[in-house]
Amino acid sequence: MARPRNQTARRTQLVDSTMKAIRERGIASLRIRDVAEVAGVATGTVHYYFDDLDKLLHEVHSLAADRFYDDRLAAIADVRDAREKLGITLRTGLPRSAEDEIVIALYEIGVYKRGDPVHGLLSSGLYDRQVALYFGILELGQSQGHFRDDLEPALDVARNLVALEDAYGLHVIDGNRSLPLERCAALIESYARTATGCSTIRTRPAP
Amino acid sequence: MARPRNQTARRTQLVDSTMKAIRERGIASLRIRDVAEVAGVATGTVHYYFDDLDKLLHEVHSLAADRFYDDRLAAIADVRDAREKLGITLRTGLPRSAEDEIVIALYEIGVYKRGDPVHGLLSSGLYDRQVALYFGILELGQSQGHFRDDLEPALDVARNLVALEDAYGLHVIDGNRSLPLERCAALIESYARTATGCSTIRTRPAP
Amino acid sequence: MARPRNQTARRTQLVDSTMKAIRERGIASLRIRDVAEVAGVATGTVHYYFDDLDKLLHEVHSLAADRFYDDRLAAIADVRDAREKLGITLRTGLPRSAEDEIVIALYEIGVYKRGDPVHGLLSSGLYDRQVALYFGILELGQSQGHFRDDLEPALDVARNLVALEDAYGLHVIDGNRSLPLERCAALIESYARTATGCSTIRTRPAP
Amino acid sequence: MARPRNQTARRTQLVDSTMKAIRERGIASLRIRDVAEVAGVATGTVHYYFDDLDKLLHEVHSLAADRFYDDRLAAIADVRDAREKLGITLRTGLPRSAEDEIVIALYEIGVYKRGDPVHGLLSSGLYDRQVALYFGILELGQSQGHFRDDLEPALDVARNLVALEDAYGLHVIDGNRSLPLERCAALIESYARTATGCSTIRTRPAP
DNA sequence: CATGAATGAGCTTTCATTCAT
DNA sequence: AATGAATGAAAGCTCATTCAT
Repeated sequence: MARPRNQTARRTQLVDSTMKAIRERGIASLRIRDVAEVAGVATGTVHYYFDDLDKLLHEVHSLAADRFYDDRLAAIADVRDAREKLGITLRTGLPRSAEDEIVIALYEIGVYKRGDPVHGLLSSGLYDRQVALYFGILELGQSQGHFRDDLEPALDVARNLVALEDAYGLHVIDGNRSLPLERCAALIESYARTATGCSTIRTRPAP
Repeated sequence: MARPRNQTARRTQLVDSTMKAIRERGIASLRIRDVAEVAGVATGTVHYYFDDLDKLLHEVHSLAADRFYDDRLAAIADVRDAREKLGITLRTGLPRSAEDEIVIALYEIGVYKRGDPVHGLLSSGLYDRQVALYFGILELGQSQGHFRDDLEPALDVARNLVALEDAYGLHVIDGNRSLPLERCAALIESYARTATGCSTIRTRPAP
Repeated sequence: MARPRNQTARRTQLVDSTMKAIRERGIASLRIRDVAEVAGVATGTVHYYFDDLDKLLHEVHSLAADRFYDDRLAAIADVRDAREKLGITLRTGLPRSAEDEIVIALYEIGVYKRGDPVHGLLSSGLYDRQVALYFGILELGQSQGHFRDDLEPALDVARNLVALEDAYGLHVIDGNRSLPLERCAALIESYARTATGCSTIRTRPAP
Repeated sequence: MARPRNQTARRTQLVDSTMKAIRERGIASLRIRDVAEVAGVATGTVHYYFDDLDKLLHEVHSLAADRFYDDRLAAIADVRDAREKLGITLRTGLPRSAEDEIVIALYEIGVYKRGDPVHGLLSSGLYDRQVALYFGILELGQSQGHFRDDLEPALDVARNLVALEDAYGLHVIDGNRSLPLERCAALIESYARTATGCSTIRTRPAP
């Protein structure tokens, strides 16, 4: 064994192609050939970079989780006001659309590999990071005097916000007619206002 | 609707066996043989009652959704006080345990068959019924004077309660260490109190 | 798992077909499809009876070893005179011809699976039985006064006889022009006469 | 014979590496990559020197046979006494140990390529040379008055000696517990003494 | 000379499905 | 009604081989 294989570019290309293929076919009927076709390579090439499908899915899951979380962090990196941080974070927790590859991959792999310890760690790791993200924002908002601290504990609110994101994200992905993206965002914001006692959460930069 | 063969008992047995098999193997690696083995019959027998695996899964999904919802209805049928109705409903929305066959089947089939219109209808149908259930309880509580009506719209609260149930239910099923069943229930109740402005929601009958 | 599968007839048919296929293609290029074609069944049928190729080869090896040894035993069962026993046994130790399926299977599997403990046991088990067979005949011949007991130890002679069989058997199978079956038999008999000091070993019933 | 590319050193290195790889993995699962890894080169390099695996194995077989035979010749080149020549030759006919690369290669390729005319010639060529070697020693011993010539014909004895070597060599390679190297040597010597009527065969130089 | 990324033919294996009994 | 032996399509995986560099 011991092939070096740090040809990061090709590996990333294949991981990206896998996410696209999952979106198109669903993970349940995902075949190596689909990944290869999306990537425009032969099936052998996929195996050349990933010993088997499990290894590939693991890398997809890992990369999708990191990208998703990193994007959320980056979106609020330069924001100071906790109300704005919260508003932005609420938005970045939902899929960008029903075709959001990253979110679809996270959902499908997470459920498809339920019970697998490796994927379990990836899922709970992402969950924990998101709770921590909200928790920090909530405490910041309290310290800034924008959020009340006499309602529910900040950790509970953080957990509930992540839970709402998770559930509504699935509806968005599903294309649920009665829960379009905007409606989902509004519902989560509704909870956020109630739980923080702050009615001026900015969901997007004021014009 | 005049099913050509009316051997309801056998069919139900096979549907039940399928739920058990899904819990044991995960839907991703569910084979007809697994269903047959749990049911104690030959594989041919499964096909005798269900033309193919899709038909079987459809019936499982349908039956699981109905049972889940019917159980929730039944649990509050004789309760008058909206606060108690709400408390009980909150509880019946979570899996009974990490091994709750019905809930596992609902989650796994729901995601595994994501994109399939038939299963989409079953999923959204269950969702809509649950929202309606909460909505009715919330309006009842307002009319009984127990719940405030100047906070979030009842429909929003209803949707959020179902969303929280869905998300935490998945954590319970996953066996997430930091989110045991009781903690999940408490988090949802926490939201319910905030959103109704009612602190006396009974989560179980007073002793 | 736990499928009963003691449909002995089909299994035996497949084992026989495998021996034929090994003779035709050589074990190195043996494919499941070859076995299936010889047996006149689909490839799936082979897998239905044997989980994988290893299991099948193990059964072939086991059955070939048993048949080979049992045939040798049966051939001398009714013979009393050690000289005749020895003569017959010498003959049954060589392949019947260059196309002897059983012997070919024993050689090919034995070498192909060299290093595999399971097959190692089968090979050494057959070897030990054959040594014991010769040993018994030699001691019988000594006790009958036909064989001298002051030459090499009976166990050494027994081992050498089996060794000669093994080596010449391979030449016969190989179709070595300078070592046809009769020549091989004569060479072994030559040693047998020298080692027993008995010149009247009957290689076949007197006419 | 004017080989187009005369990089004999590289070719020999690859042939040696192949023998090592065969010993480690067994010829049945030998891959070009294994050879390359042992040699410390890329797979393409192996193909640069050998058009395909068959060509490589042919060269390995050829070289192993030559080395094996040449070593035996060299070991007795300076010995005059046929008894000592015979004793030494008996020893060099067995593997040096269970890890003897050359002998392992001879056995594995010989059986793996059974039926292939090219390898058949290599095998029978080695066999013939070894018979000739023994035959010469036996006749020399008779002429020197050390060996009797009224027992078995010298050619028969020569063939039997080679046969015993072949068979016991396989047991040594197999690591057969009841037939360690010394025991195998003793068994062959036992036969040699019987067949030559000479009890003073030197198995190793007198101290 | 030498590389190793890329290929794709060819194999094993799985398993829903069929059907004679 | 029920069986389970048999099927064969479909998929993953291996690896000799090619070839641009």
